[in-house]
Formats: sequence, C-alpha cells, structure tokens
Amino acid sequence: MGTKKIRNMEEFAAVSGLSRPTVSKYFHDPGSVRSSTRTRIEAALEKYDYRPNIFAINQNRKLTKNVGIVVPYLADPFFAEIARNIEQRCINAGYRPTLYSAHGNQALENDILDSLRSLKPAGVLLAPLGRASDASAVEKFCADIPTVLFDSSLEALGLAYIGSDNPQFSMLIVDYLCRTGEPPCFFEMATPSNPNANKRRAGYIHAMQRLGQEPKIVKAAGEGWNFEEIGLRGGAKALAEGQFATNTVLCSNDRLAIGFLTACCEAGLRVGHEPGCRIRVAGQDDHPFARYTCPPLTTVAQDYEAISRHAAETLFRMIDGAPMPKDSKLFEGRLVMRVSA
Amino acid sequence: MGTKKIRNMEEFAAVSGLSRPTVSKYFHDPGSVRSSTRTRIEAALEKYDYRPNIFAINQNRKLTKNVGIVVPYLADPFFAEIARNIEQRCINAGYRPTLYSAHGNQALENDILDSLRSLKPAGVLLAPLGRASDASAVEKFCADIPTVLFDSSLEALGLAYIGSDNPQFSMLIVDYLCRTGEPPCFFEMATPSNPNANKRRAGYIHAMQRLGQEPKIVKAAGEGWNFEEIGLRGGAKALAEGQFATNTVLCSNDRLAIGFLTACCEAGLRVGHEPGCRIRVAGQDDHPFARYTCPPLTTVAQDYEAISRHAAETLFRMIDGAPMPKDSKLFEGRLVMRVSA
DNA sequence: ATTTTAATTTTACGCGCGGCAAGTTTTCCC
DNA sequence: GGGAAAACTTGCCGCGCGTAAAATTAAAAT
Repeated sequence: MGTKKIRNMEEFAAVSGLSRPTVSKYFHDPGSVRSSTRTRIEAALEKYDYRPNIFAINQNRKLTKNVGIVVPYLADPFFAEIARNIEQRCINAGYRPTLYSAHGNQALENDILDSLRSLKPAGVLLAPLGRASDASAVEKFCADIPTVLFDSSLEALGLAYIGSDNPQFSMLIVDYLCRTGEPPCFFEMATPSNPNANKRRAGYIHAMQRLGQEPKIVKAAGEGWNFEEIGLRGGAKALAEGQFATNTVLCSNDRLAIGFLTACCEAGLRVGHEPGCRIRVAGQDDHPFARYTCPPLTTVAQDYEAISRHAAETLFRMIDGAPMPKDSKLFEGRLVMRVSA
Repeated sequence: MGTKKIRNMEEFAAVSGLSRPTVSKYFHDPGSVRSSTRTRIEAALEKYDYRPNIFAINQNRKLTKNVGIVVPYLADPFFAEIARNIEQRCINAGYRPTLYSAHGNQALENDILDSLRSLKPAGVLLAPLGRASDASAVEKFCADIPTVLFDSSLEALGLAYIGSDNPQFSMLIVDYLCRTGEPPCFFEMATPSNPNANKRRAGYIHAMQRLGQEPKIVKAAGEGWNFEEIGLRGGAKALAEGQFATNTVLCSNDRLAIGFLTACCEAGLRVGHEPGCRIRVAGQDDHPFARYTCPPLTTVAQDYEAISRHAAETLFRMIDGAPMPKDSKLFEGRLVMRVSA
C-alpha cells in the first residue's frame, strides 16, 4: 500500500499525476478518459486505496444515483426479503440503495422521509405503514421526490401503488378450500395495520357469497406488528369459545396463521387436510417461514419477484422522466398447496 | 405555511432575521442561544418547515453523531430484532443510526464498510459475517473508526466482541436434556457461517463428556444463510438414515431447529417431552419465532437486551475516548422450557 | 452613566466534491 | 506536417453546512 493516506480527490489526483477534474470524470465514468490515463489512475488506485466520499459526491449533483427504500417493519422477514430483492435490483441498475425501516412507528416513518430529503435521492421506493402513516406527510413527499408506493396503498390519498391483488388472493383460496372441504371462516386482526387486510376480507366475503356460503368472520384483539402473538392469543380464545363455525380457517395473513397454528397445537388439534386432522388452516402471503410451519402452511403466494421488479422498473422510468403512473398495478397470487389445508 | 420554499440554512436565517451561524448554533444546541433569538427561530420554524441537511451537517464536523449498525443478514428476524433494539438505544442517546445488512455477502460487507467511511460515523456497531468476512478489511476498519463487534467474533483477528457465552448455552441445555431424558445428539450445519457454531459444538462435547456420555454429532449439508431449509433437508435425511442415536436432538441454533421440526412433522414424528412423543428437539437462541413453532421450541435464550445495551454503551464510551476493550464480554443464556423438549 | 465582561453575532474560511468555461496539450487523420 | 478533434488542465464557483476568530452587543458591575 501507499505511503501516505489519501484524504480527498485532490490528493489522489496529485499522486496519480493528474488533475482533479480528470480523476472526477474517471470515477463518474471510467470509459470517459483516455485509456492511458485510466491506466495511471487504476495504478494509483492499487497503491493508495482511495474512494470518493459518497455523500460529498451527491452534495452538488443535480441528479444523484441514490435510491431510498422504506419498509414499515423490517423484523418481518417478508419485508426483509422483498427489500433485499429490490436493493439488488437497484444495485444492478447502477443505483445506490439505502434501506430504512419505520419499525411500525409513524414518527419514525416521518423522520425517515425527512432524512431522505437530505439524501437527495433520485427516487424512493416506499412501502408505507398504511393506516398508521401520516398521509399528508407522505403526499408531500411524493409530490417532491419521484416515489413508487408498493405493498400497501394509502387509501386516504388516491395514489397508485404496486402490490398484490388482495381480493383475488382471498377468492382464490376460498374457492380451493370450499372445493376440498368445509367452507372457511375468516380469521383476522380486529384493527389491521394496513388496507390489504380490508381488501382480503372483502374478497373473502365476495367469494363466499358467490359460492352460496355465509361468510363467518372471527376477529382477534390486539394492535401493532406482533402478528404471531395476536394470532396465538386470539386463536386460542376463539378456539376455546367455539367461534369457528366450520373446521376450516382462512387467516388474513401468514404470520397470523403461524400464531394460529401454535394455538391449534397447544389446543391439541391436529391440523391438515389428511385423515385424522381436526382443522384446516390456510394463510395468505407465502411468508418465508410458511414452508417451515408444522404442518407446512397452505397459502397464496405473493409474487415477490414481480412486485419488486415492477416497482423498481417503474421507479427507474420515473427517474428518467416518466410521470407517476395513474393506476395501481396488482399482481395475482398463486395457490401454494401444502399440508395444512 | 410560509410563502417561499426554504432551500438552505442561509435562506432560513434570512427569514428569521438572523445570521446563518447563529441559526446553526441553535440547531446544534437550542439552549446555546439567547432565549429571545430562540423564540424568533422557533417562530420561523413554525412558518417555514425547514430542516438542516443531515449529510451536509456531517461534512465538516470533527465528531458527527452518526452511528453505523451492520448486521450480516437482516432477513433473519434475530438480527432484525437486535438491530431495532440497538437503533433505539442510539436514538435515545442522541445519535443518528443507519442500518446496513451484508445479506450474507462478503463483497457487500466490504462495500458497507466503505460507505461507512464516507458517513464519517462517530462509531460503528458491527456484527460481522464471521467466517465469510474479509478479516483484513474489518481489521483496517476497526483501526480507523471506533467499532464495537457484536454477536460474532472474528477468530482470525484477536478482537474483543460482545455476544453470548456459546459454550455455556450448549452446556446448559445438555444438562437439562440429560436430566429429563435421553442424552441429546447435536445437529448442526456442516459448514457453519460463524464461529459461534463451533463454540456451541465444543460446549456440547464438553458437557456430554462431563456427564459421562458419548457426544454424537450429526451434520447437515448446505451453505449460506437459509438455515431452515438446511435443517429441513439435512434433518429429513438424517432421520431417514437413522443417524440419531437417541430420541433427543439439540440443534446448533433455532432456525436450524425450525427446519428440523418441519422434517419431523413430515416424517410423522410427534415432537415433545409429553407421553406419546417420539422425539425431543431443542434449539439455541430463542429466536423471535421459536415461541410459535409446533410444538413451541425449547431453547436457550440469548440475552438480546444485555447484548444490545452493553454493545451500545461500550460504543458510546469509545466515542467519548475510551479505548477499545481488550476482553470480550459474553452473556449467559437462559433456559426457556417449552413443549418441544 | 461608564466600564467590565460575558454572551452573541459576523466574518471568513473550510469540508470533499461537481461542473462549467477557457486555455493547453495530445492524438488522430489526411 | 498541418489542422481539427479529443482529452486534459487551470481556475473558479456552488452545494449546505461547521467552526474558529473577530467584532459587536447585551448584561452586569461599579
């Protein structure tokens, strides 16, 4: 390694025998300098491991390569997974993603939006908290910075978003469950954190009515993002009180189902569609852990790939000048049949 | 709201009738300006919602309030949880945390360390990839920037870290399992991603020998961070081949155990310590999902609170000038008895 | 009311880099 | 070899703010 510590681009330009603007050009686009100079720079780069300061770079650029990714709750592997997917797409497209989690907290979400303004991002991919979001703050943000909303809509605002066709999810699995056994009861949180839950409930009701069945909804008490706990407690209570009219339970989402499965287990109920099982349980999302429940959870898979791809590509188009899409793009779910139902 | 958009501190100082440095002082410490000027600033703040650019602030500060938090794999709820805990502590202490995940990838971990240099952080809390880390890169980083290593050590380097007393974990649960039934076999990944696994294996062997039992180790093939999958596949194979010499399996970590429980379920083995159960399964970590397996997983709980608290406090002391601790600080595990063993 | 002193505000420069204009050198091509 | 194009250098300003030193002001003391 080199003898002196390189502190900035000026010093680095000096040791490579070039002017700073030339070096700057190189870092902006290595192909934009003569190959002989490129060689010299890269030789110097070997000796002194210098890298431009990323935040200084973006200080005075009209268009940065920064992209912000915001999710509501990173401790949920679903969001961790989709965030990773989107991050990778940004990197591949030459952007510099930064990931933020609101941790289920409105104040934090607002802080993140403020931080993002400082970052001068070329664009932002935002999965809002939903019901708990500060709608006006999000609206202002979208007006100022190219933003793609995904996963959840903000119903108060009329903004387009990219996500799953939630009513279709419920209809798909209701059809399946009715075809293969007793019609499902719908198990959900009393106060869901985002509008997706409402759309799933509506889809359930619609599908049941279409099949001539009476919808039965069971609600679990509890707030926040600890869905498993809510599913466990609410499920145990509902089971004990005999609230489920049939032997089939469709949960509003997989995490709730995971908790509910534990409630079944603790109540001594064998779960599954096989002979000898007392109850069938299905979820919605195909959460990363759904494959590993006991028994493995039958569910409707969100199209992670399509959502993250479409969200990223939409943002890239917006960065290139395209307007914010007027209409939401919703992807259909795919039935994942496992043992639980 | 105000009439014009405030673009920077200069403009904001103008509309509040003060000089920029005075306003700057206010933002650095509202108590450092005369109360009459503070009133004027806060009045202007009401009218025009201005906030200093966070990245410009840190451009020319000798000591910033930035803190970096790096975890190896954020899609693991364990890391998501501990990261959230540490983030909160940093915020409470007046720092500005930024969270990064290496996503199990060495190149990404190195990129993150480079980004962090640009951030000019006051300090960094780093949970390294472990075996997959670029030891020399981490070493250089620690030499340049106050860094607290947590969760996993870097054995190649002699650096202190903050984490769990892994041998104690295994010894604790081995004692319990032997006391209450057949001695456990140890189920682990063939090529674990960090040194904690090795320490747990050593703890297992030591505890078994002390009890006069012969250690039996079963290894699951597979690389990477998809532990559940590895536990499921490796577990199914080991069960099919009768590799477990006793009816008790101690998994190297909870995620592996979650996969293994699914393997048991699919093999039709009832898990638990209750009559009628064919196999007992225990994990280590008290992963956020361990409570929600079927049956709920008996495990050894990492002291999340203590680790994150001690890591954060150590970093704050280092930022205030204390040297990097010479010795690791390891917290004991707590036995969490559930139904699986 | 005047001086002393402490608090506050200005002035002036710096951080690490982008970017533009004008001038100089290199390279390429006929 | 001459001329034009391409690449590079010099010089300077800008981004949004921190910060030390100087100048000013306000509060306290006499």
